[in-house]
Amino acid sequence: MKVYDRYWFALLALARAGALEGEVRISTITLAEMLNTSQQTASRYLMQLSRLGYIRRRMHKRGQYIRITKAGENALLEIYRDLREIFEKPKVIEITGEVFTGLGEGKYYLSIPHYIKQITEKLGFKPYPGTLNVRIKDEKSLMNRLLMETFKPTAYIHGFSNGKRTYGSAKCYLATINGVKEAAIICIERTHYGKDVVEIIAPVCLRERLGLKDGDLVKIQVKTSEAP
Amino acid sequence: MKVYDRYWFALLALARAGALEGEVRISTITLAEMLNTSQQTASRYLMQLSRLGYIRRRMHKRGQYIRITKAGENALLEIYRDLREIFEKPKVIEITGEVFTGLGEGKYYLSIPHYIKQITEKLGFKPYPGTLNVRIKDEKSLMNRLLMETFKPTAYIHGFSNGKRTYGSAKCYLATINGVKEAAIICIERTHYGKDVVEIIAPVCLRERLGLKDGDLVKIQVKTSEAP
DNA sequence: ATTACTAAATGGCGAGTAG
DNA sequence: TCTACTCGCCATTTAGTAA
Repeated sequence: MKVYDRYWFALLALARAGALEGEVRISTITLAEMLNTSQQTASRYLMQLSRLGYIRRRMHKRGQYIRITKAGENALLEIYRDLREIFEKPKVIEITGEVFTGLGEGKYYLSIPHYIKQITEKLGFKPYPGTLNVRIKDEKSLMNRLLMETFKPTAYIHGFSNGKRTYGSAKCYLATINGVKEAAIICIERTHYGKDVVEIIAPVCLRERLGLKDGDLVKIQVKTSEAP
Repeated sequence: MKVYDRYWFALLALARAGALEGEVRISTITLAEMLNTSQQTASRYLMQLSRLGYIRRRMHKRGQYIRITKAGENALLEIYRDLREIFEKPKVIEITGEVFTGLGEGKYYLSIPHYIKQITEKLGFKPYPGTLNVRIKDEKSLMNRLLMETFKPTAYIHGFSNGKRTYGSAKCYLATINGVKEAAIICIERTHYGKDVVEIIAPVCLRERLGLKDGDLVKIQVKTSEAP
């Protein structure tokens, strides 16, 4: 790495000038201006980058044409990936809302063996037969709920059909509820609730465990796993 | 730029170690190994980064705890955005919404010379004194609005203070409104609107130009910035 | 264990300039 | 014009070592 550090910004400048897509005409003076350095230094940088195989130069009587090679692109890409991981990956999305009593839809779903099996396998806990319904009141939480759904779910629960009717799929996101770490938001595909409602599953009855009653505020921290 | 080039990789290494999320225990020797350099150099880098305000160090008898500051994060973010622009094709983000009549906040802001001047300089047109207010109704647009804000604005309008009160900053994104190409979304930092509202500026009165009245649907196409 | 100072060695920078 | 060489200068590095 060491050796390339100092040429890295030169490569970035060339990329910005379009040298990834094709040959670009750039004088050493122009590059020097872009890097805020001298013409001589820019010239040296280009020589080194060429020697490293990161760029290809086509010299001309008056001017040169530069293009970044595959190797150079990979060098840039490597850092880009690092940064993307740093900035896009580890996000904790916070949602707060009020507990309310639902219509037993969650309870019904969580009594179907097909769902229980998949949830147990994919989330690592056997869900208590019932969901904790939370209604989002503030806008920030609503945004975060939408943002959450742009991330890849921790588990994807497949729907099925038994001939009589079809059962929808669902997405699960691991989350912490008021400090209880073993829980998940479950987004049932064809729920009759709006986007302002989230349903929580856990191996225990959260209402009892957290001593919750209707109208109580809960704080949900969703752990996203992958870039949107 | 010049001075910071060489600390950039050190900052990246610290970010990789998790120093963006919280304090991380890293010895100068460990950092030296990560950067493939000497312990002394790593030590110096940390001192410089600290002096630049990019990291905060908590020294201990045996060991130190390092965390990247907001300024450091921004330094990394800037390069990340550069790379994202280079590697991700410029996207057109679509937002649709309904026109509504605001409270004259936009009109007020666009009568302040300080703002007019900056907008004219940075966007290339003198804004009509008034904004077109659009309320987002659908979820897809709401998400796109959030996505938009992860991109670098076309222009950043700085806030100011005149002693009496402070005027917030704003971010502008060039956009096309119902086919009108010379327009921009302006995100005022301390607006009283929620994230479901966007305000549009243009050199002309868009309401007249497009024959809009309250409740009419408009289609906004935001151009995410491209490498210059 | 650590971090960081000092001083000597290394090597990058850029003015001048040739091709 | 352009690129890139030489060479004096000085910035960066690192071994040794103190705290």
